[in-house]
Amino acid sequence: MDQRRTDTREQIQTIALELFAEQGYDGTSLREIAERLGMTKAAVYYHFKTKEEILTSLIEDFLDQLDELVSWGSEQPPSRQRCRAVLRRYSELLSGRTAELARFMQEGQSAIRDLAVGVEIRKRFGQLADLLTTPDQPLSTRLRARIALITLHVGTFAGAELGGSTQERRDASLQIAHELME
Amino acid sequence: MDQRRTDTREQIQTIALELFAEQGYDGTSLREIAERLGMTKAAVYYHFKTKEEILTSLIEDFLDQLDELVSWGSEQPPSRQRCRAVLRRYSELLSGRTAELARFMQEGQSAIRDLAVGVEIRKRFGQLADLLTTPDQPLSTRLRARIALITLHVGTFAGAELGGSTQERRDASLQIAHELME
DNA sequence: GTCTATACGAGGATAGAC
DNA sequence: GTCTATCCTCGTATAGAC
Repeated sequence: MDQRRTDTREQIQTIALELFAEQGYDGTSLREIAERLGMTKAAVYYHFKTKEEILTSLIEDFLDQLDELVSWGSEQPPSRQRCRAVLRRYSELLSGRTAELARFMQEGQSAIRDLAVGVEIRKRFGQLADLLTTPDQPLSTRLRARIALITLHVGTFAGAELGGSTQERRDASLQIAHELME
Repeated sequence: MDQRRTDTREQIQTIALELFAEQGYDGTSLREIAERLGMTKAAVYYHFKTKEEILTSLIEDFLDQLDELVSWGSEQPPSRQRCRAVLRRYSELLSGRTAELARFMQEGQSAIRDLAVGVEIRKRFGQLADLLTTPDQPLSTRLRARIALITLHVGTFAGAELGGSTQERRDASLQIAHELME
């Protein structure tokens, strides 16, 4: 069974995400990643051409989930129901298996900014925001849509010092996001 | 007149802020900063002990302005007027001479996160949010205060693709921030 | 007091041996 | 598929010219 290749690749991704989330992308060295797995730097380079490719491979997972949500939303007729559903689903996406990744992306925007995958993320984020409104809305409404999405980020990642459980903060931010779009 | 020492120091700060904002903190090397000023790396090291000290010196400027706003707000009695005034003043602060710095800090959170000055920024941000509410408000209200502040960031920095002038976006985000606290 | 010259270890990256 | 040897650039540090 040739399962090793995939195993090693996935192990690298797992450790890398962990370290990126802890120390940031630039703050994490390839040697750290390699040593945690008992390999050398060069061994890591067999599985990924560059350090950036490790990051990109991680983000693509999140991108796929975003794509799914955007295309689901596009099939629904514009309505208040769709708006609420997209917000709820995005909130769930942020707290699912890509939670750690989403948190890291929030803090490490500058590391992602100039990557091809960063451009894609921003594009999807804009599409998602557009699903919250009907077309040709004024600036303030479109701004509101973006803030509603960011509200979900804040509730999930940045509110730890506010007390309450993670679930309570998530629910509260979803509620605020809904109100923003009413 | 011994004005040179200060001049050089300030020149380094100016160029550094420019490059940090363009390429991020980790993406900017000391050689780039030095070369733009026609100096060597080592010359920069005469004026700043470390690269981090350059960053810290820049952020302290922003921190001072935050301090001023927080202490002004603390002297006002809690009221809807104070809430509105703090939001408006923070909006003005973000678009003033520290605009570029504020933008960079937004994107480069991971570079600042573990610095002493980063802890201070977060502390002031929390104090500012607390000025928007009266004490002992429920979680959702305190969350709303933080989102109101972030709304001003979004309007100032992240809305370029929405069209409209910078001023229009700023005004719209201030309006949304006010509504969030009503 | 200000800067040049130079060196060190660690980082990402590559070529090629096994 | 894994690793050695090597390269360049990075932040940092120090010695010493002016």
